[in-house]
Amino acid sequence: MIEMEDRNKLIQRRIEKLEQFKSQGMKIFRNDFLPDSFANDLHSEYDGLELEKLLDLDKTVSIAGRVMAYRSFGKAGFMKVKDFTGQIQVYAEKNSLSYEDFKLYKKLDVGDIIGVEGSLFKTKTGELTIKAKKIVLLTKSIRPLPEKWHGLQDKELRYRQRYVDLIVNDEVKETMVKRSKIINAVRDFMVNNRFVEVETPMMHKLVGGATAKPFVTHHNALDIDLYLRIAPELYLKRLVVGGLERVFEINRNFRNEGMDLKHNPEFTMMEFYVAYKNYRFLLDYTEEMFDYIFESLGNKERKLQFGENEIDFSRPWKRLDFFEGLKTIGGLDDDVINRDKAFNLALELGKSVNKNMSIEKILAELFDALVEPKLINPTFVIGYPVAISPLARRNDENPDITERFELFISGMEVANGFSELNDPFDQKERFLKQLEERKMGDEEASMYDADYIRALEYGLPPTAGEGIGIDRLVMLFTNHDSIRDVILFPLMKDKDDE
RNA sequence: GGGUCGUUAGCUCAGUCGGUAGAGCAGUAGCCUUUUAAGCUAUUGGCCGCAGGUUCGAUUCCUGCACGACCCA
Repeated sequence: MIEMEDRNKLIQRRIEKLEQFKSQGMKIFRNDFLPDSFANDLHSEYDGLELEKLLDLDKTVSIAGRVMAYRSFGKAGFMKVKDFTGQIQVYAEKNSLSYEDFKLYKKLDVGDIIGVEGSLFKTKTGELTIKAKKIVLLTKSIRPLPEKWHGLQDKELRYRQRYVDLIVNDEVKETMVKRSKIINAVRDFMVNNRFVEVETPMMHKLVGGATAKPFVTHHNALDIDLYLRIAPELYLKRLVVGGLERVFEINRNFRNEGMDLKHNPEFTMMEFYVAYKNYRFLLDYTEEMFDYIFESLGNKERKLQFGENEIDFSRPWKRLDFFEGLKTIGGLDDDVINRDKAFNLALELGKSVNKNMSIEKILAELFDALVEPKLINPTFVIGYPVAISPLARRNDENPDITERFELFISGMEVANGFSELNDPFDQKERFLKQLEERKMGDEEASMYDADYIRALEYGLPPTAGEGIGIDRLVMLFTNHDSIRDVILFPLMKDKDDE
């Protein structure tokens, strides 16, 4: 401990200041200062007033926040104080403060959290400023903040110590506020359409509802292994069986997979189910939902700048058949279904395919490599094969494909939905097929869920369901190409750190 | 999992064709009552990511490891 203090003189200096305050009888870490105003509210209320009118008002206000800038010259000086709404300037001069308060002011550091009471005025340059009559130290910050101009650049530190990132990089807070607004808009839209928000288990006894490897945990009292859910799908559809004919859930899913720009092991999904509708309804409904989000964010253009692309969300969005896409965009020949040919091409593209894989799964790999990156403007891909859609209803005209779609924007899968498979006999067969694939070594195949089959046997009404990746949605609306920039605390490996 | 690059002061970054390091900001001391990255003067601060190897000598070259960024699977 002492060694560490020796090592960092800056922290040591600040601790000494704190000790000094304490020995002078000053209250430390006090919580009895109650501000009556917020920084940005003062700006919106008084920025428009002339200096003279401000002085006539003689308005006394109190604010609290963190010292973000400190400019002192002898017997006076300025500080920028930041609260959750924004910043406001404070002017401190010797003649307007008590001896003790001025002494305190001279000892303040950038990063300290203070309370200020004073009157409003404007400086020479017209900036609204509080002339301090009283300054109170609320919390002493003993660690120095990053540099005022460049802020915190190191991405690793920004993710690991998000609290520091938030203090110095305003953009982070803006992104997270926008994230909150987007989620609120989505929730609003669902509730307005008479959906009920529910919460289903995060800990599952069986893996299902998606194609992914799960995290495993253990319940001690029951002595059973449990899986963190990879999707809520099978529970939500049980609810539709039970008569909750419009349900949705906004919550975390967990997938035990690699991490990259677009994947974090825990991520947020909005999943919803609506009875007596089919996938065609979902296409329109999704477009409407985006409209609603744009509306809530005050975006009238229905366009987003994302990296180098300007994405146009004008309706209707493009519909693209899976097999057509492979041919027209992926450049494959008409005999695309030729298994050996597809397999070799996938190998050439460096995809990790193996001989046990179904042709459909290989085609999905090819689609992923050749088509998806080219889908910039919102595109619904429809007509996915049955073999890679174990929970989707078959198409009436062509039983090899499903009434399923995925939504791609800027090459990212943003949503996945379909008419739900409600035939318990077909579902049973598909589960068995998944079991086979699992036995062949596919760790992503789902498990046989007998209770879900039982639920279907009671009768699931014709239903449409969809999942929307919230993190990716936020990425689009905030122009971030890394999922880590829209998640407050992305998963990071441990690092030796005293 | 593979490849490329990175890791130097609290922060942002230089640098050393191998001889144990430098700037700006922050800090400290001083001057300064309207500043806006305030200014001026002086000044403190470093296991140069970790572990090996080569060498008289490594922060620098080599190998391995850790963590991260980006690209690919």
